[in-house]
Order: sequence, then structure tokens, then C-alpha cells
Amino acid sequence: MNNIIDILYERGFIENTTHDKELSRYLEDENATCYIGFDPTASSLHVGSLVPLMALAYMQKHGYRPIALIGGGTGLVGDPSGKTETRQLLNSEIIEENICGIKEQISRFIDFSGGKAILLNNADWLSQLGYIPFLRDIGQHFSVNRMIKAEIYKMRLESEEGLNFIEFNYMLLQAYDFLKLFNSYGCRLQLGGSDQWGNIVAGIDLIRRMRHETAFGIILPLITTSSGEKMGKTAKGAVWLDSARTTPYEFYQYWINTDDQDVERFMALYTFLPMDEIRAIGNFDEVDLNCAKAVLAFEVTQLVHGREEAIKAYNASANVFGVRAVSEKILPSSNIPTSISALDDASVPHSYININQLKEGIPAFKLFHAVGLADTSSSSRRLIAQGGAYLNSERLESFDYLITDSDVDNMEILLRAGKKRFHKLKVKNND
RNA sequence: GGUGGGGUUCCCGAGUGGUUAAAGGGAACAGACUGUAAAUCUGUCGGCGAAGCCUUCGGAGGUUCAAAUCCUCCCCCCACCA
Repeated sequence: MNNIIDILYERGFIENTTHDKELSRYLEDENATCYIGFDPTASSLHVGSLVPLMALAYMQKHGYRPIALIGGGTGLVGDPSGKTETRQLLNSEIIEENICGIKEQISRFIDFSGGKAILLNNADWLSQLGYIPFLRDIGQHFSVNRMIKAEIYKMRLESEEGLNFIEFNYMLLQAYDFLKLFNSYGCRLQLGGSDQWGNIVAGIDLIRRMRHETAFGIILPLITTSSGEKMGKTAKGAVWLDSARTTPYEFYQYWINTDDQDVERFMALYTFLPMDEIRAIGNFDEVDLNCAKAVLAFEVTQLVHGREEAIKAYNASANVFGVRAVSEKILPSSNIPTSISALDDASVPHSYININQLKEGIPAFKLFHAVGLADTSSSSRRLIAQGGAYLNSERLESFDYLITDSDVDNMEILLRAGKKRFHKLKVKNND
């Protein structure tokens, strides 16, 4: 199976495509070009962008030339697709900053060296558009009657929120992008999330009307967890690819907590491991399944943060949760280390404390709050009162228990909130 | 521009003078059960060294012993009409 479409289907990347037959023919040409747009709404991408990134990476692996298009221009407008409310408009300085961060993240998935891929910013052409020429040349090809029937607009038109004019224009701009990439790079294929369906089709139509040529679209699925949550959303917000926003340890933990039912599916989408190995997951018992989760977490962390950080997170996880050795027969193509150093706790959340501070003693609820295991001292009290706080693996009985130097074990104090949130206090001697 | 309807604690959404830190649901957090899974049950769910006090119902003023609730002005959103 080396047809890219089949591979993408097999791994779960395709929800829908336009005119399959012609698309397959187009992709028989190894020099074919495809593109995906990324919104510079933040200085980092998050887990939700992983599917497009992986799809693009697979395209490149199979020899096609991918274009990563950063929406520096469209970002100034704000895509209403899939949004129930108006997105806040960003100013150009912020967008510039965001673009820098995003570029770097994309280049961990896509190799831009030697013209093997192209990175573009649509601000380069959109910001210079003249309104009247644009209306005449592009606007004339769009029927408002048709546009308002598009699901993305219909939803907003029927909602309380409404839709403003700038958002209504978004479709034309994205269609124009596609036309532009067709003209300049011969790009005939756009991939995008299901919320992009209308925008992609608009681009295809525009290319047909203006150039009398065929272009294609592949719709990527919106990945949800088996409990129906949008991928990458946690109570604390998005799971980011930027280590300053989501540490590699937290990132690793996010993946290791994957629901049983999602492991196989996610492995196919978010790793490059071969499918025959991934299919075996379906027959795993609970122990092996948990190992598979470790492999998933390791592989994705490695992709996003590099091997070194992935190993650190893996070891840190073993350090606080206990060693979970992955046998070689599980996902053998993974380069997850077979030996675990539980001594390596570098990535476990930690902070330092001076021994003198401990001599005076610190009430437990204050310490849990200070260390970030509780948001407020009230919630810290609550946590302890409910029996959810642990000091060196012993449950704390009272919220004002005085933590002192006598609680130091091997130059550190291990604090735990609930079952999964750890913090190590490392004791310093000197003052 | 006109008319009508709205803005409540993380979200949805009750509440129309005191008994209201504000029903109910969701999310979240903790406990039990477990496999760092899911499901289920129970508890918690504004802040404060916890006594009591302080802050919250779009914003600013006002009436009142007492205001999310009444009055005035302002801001924002929605629908219909133009």
C-alpha cells in the first residue's frame, strides 16, 4: 500500500475528499503540491493542530511538496468557521510574534531544507490587496445566496451571536489564497479540518471559474476523545506544543492518560509507527495497553519536544508513578528506551527550598498553595480536609500540619495532590 | 434610526427588596473502586491563618435599615422594522 490516499485513509486522516478519482490521478504525480493553513491566533500551536501537521508530514514523507501557509493576513480578519462567537481581532504586532513561534513548531514536523517544503504567510499578498480590484476580480465569482447556505454561516446566522461583515469575507480570502498558491506553485490540493469544508470548496470553485482548472480538497476529521471531548482540551485549557506553556512532562502525562479506546486510533494519527504493529493494540491486555500508552506518550513527546525531553519525561513518570517497563514485543518500531532510570526525576515538577525555612516549619496548606498544587489557600485547605493531600506518600490528616526539616527524606520532600499531581521540594543546605 | 428582548459566580441557566455566596445542570477537584483508563457512587466547588470578615450578579451613580432584585445615566449583544 503506497498510495498516499490509502495510507491517509488507513491511519484515520481522511473524513472526506472532493472528486476522488481525479484526486488520485493528481497524486500519481510525485511533484504534486498540497497546502494546509495555520492560524496565528496564538504564539504556539496546540494538540489540535497535530492532525494537520502529521497529515502534511505524511505527504512530505511520500515525496510530495507541502506548503504550510500561515494566515498572517487572514488572522487579521478572523475565521468564523466552527466558532460560535466572534473571534477577537488581533493586531499585526501580536500576529507577527505568533508567526515566529508557529514557524518553529511546524519545522519540527516538516523539512523545509532545499525547497522540499515551502512556508508562506498570506499577509504577503493579502495585506496589499486593493479593495475595489478585489471586489471586481474575486467578489464577482461569489454568490451571496450560496454563501449564506454554507453550514458555517448558516450556523452563525441562526445563532444569537450573529455574523459580522468582516467574518463573512473570510471565505473569499481563503479562496483567494488557494487561487494564489495554484497560480504561483501549481498547488491543487488543500487539506483542512471539517470546519474548513466551505472555505476549501470556495477555493476550488474560484480556481475553476477563473482558471478553468480542477483543484482538490481533503477534509481531515475533527478528533475527539471517546468521551466526546475535543482533542487537546483540558480543564486548564489547551495542551500546547510550546514547552513554556505546557511542559514536556505535562505533555507526556496528557498522552499517557489517553482513554483505552483511543490508544489505537491516536497511535495511527500521531505517530509514524507502522500500522501492522498498531493494529496489535486491539488484542492487548490491560498491562500491555498501559505500556502502549507509554509508547504513545513517548513518541508524541519525542516528535514535539525531541528525544532528550521525551526520555526525561518518561523517566520522571517512572520516578513518581513507578517503573513501567515496555517489553520489546510491544510496538517494536518505537525507539522508546527499554531501560528506565527512575532516579532521573528532572522533569517532575519541582522547586527548591532552603533548609532554614523548614526549621521554622510551614503549615501544610500554605506549602501546597505555594507550590502550585492548589490554586488558593482555601482550595488547599479543602484538598487536605478531603484527604487528597499526601506528604512523602502519607496522607495528611490536618490542613495546618507543620511541615518541618524532619519531613525531609533524602534531601527532598514529595508532595502529592490527588492521585496524579506531584511536586518535589528539593532542599538546599546553604543560605 | 425605531420597537422589543437580553448581559448572573468557569460554562449553561434560575432568581425580581431581606431567610441569597445566590436553585438546578455541566465542567472541575477530592474520596471509594481501579490499571496514571472508562463507568459508577459520595463529598467539595468566591476569597481570607477560617472566628468572623471581605468581594461577586455589564459599568457608574441613587433610593432603602437592607439591593442581583427598585430608580437614573452609560456600555455591549440579539430580534424585528427601516
